[in-house]
Amino acid sequence: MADMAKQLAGIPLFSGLLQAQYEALSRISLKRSFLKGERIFSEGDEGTGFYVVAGGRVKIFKVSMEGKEQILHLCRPGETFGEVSVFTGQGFPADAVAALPTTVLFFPRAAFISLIRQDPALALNMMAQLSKRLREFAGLIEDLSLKEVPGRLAKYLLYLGGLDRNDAVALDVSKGQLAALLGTIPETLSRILTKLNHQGLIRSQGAQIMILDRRGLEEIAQEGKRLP
Amino acid sequence: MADMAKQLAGIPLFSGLLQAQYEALSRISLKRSFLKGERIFSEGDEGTGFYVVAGGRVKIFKVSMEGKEQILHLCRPGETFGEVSVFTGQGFPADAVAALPTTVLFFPRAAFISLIRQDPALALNMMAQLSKRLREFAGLIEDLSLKEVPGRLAKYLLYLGGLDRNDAVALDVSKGQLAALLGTIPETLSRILTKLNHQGLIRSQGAQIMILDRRGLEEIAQEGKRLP
DNA sequence: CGGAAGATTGATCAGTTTCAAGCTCCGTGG
DNA sequence: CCACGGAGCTTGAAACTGATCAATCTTCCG
Repeated sequence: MADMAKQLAGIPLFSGLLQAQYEALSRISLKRSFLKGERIFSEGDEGTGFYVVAGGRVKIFKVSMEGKEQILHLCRPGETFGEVSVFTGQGFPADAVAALPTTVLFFPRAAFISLIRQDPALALNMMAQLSKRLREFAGLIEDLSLKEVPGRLAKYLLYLGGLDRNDAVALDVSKGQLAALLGTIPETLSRILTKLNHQGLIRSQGAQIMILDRRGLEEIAQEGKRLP
Repeated sequence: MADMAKQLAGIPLFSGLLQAQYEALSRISLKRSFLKGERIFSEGDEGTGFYVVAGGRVKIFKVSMEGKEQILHLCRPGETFGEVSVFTGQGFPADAVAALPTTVLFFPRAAFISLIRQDPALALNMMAQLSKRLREFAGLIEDLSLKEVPGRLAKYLLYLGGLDRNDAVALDVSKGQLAALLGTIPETLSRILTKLNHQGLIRSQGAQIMILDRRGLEEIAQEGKRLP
């Protein structure tokens, strides 16, 4: 149980809590594992609780009838998902699938809410979590509505490169999934990568991409202008 | 002060609190008024607190460099905005402008957070508020990415008509603003309204729109959306 | 080695935006 | 009271972005 508490303390949602809280969280949580590609929940399913990613990756997404997919978020270890239906009491707003072999902690709704009632710090952490996601979504809406695909891709590449101020970045998702993340399709993504290569802004080889002209990418990312 | 408490109790965020809480909220809040078109805050401004709309309407939006506008949300009386930066400590994620002559209540960050610490009910209400907004944003992302403009318009008309199960709806925003809400431009919106008219699905005259074929609109609205 | 999934490329197409012009409504001032 | 002027809305033609369809190529495992 001590191990569990230690593990929980490393999760942003649970940072800075009292020891007793970690023990309570351990008691109510349920560990579940999923194979790559396995579905965790579907849009509309009753939300009986929420999840924290312990290991692996979880894809939160919407799908159209034609099969096109828009990824809302890729959850990495330490991130939460499914919280929305805990607090609104409606079904899950989107689909969740394990994008890799994944382990999650499940927290049943009622038990978790009673913990929140007991600990304002947990409540504040959760609000920070929700707010962060809200900010991300606002950014995604902005990108989808006000930027073109090259702008979104440039922004993503700069984001990857900015993590460690490195100009040699490695895509951490397949190109098909990257397309779904950027709100486009693989064909279009491929063409735009080719174009950026041809313009000398990047040099890509499979999942390895070298950023050659950061300034140029920033211009595309900020202005969303068309490429010549 | 009793009046104020009564007013606060009618706001979802503040429902079901103790009398003492209403008095505390009254003490820390600040009433501010804005003319139509007046700016309340800009993206990136330091968030020193959040707002509740008392009267009027507040437009939360993003603008592109070319001037195109995407409305994230139109806040009506009782709704909150600017909460995100209270809990993440960064600047406001979008712009806020009074879309009508507007009165708001401002709640300073630190004082409000200390109230949250004292009252789990307030915390839970706030989480419900944030979750509701998150769900709306997820829907907007889905619409922008997976639906075409006619689908988004049809959905909006059905939403308006569904409020009171009425087939005679009145647009509550200008067509230019509706375009910005749907992620398009006035010209495109105008063309699509004309097309829906011509197809006999609606009969529009200025801001007055009669829904003639609910079924037909539903089909268009769900196009691109996976059937549940 | 073979085969399937993923990725690229080409040709075409549909939906949306852009640019431009004209129209309607409405408040204001002569 | 009418005329003017401007903002908002509509309409048309052309340009453009991204999607679709189809074919190939690559990668990567079993």
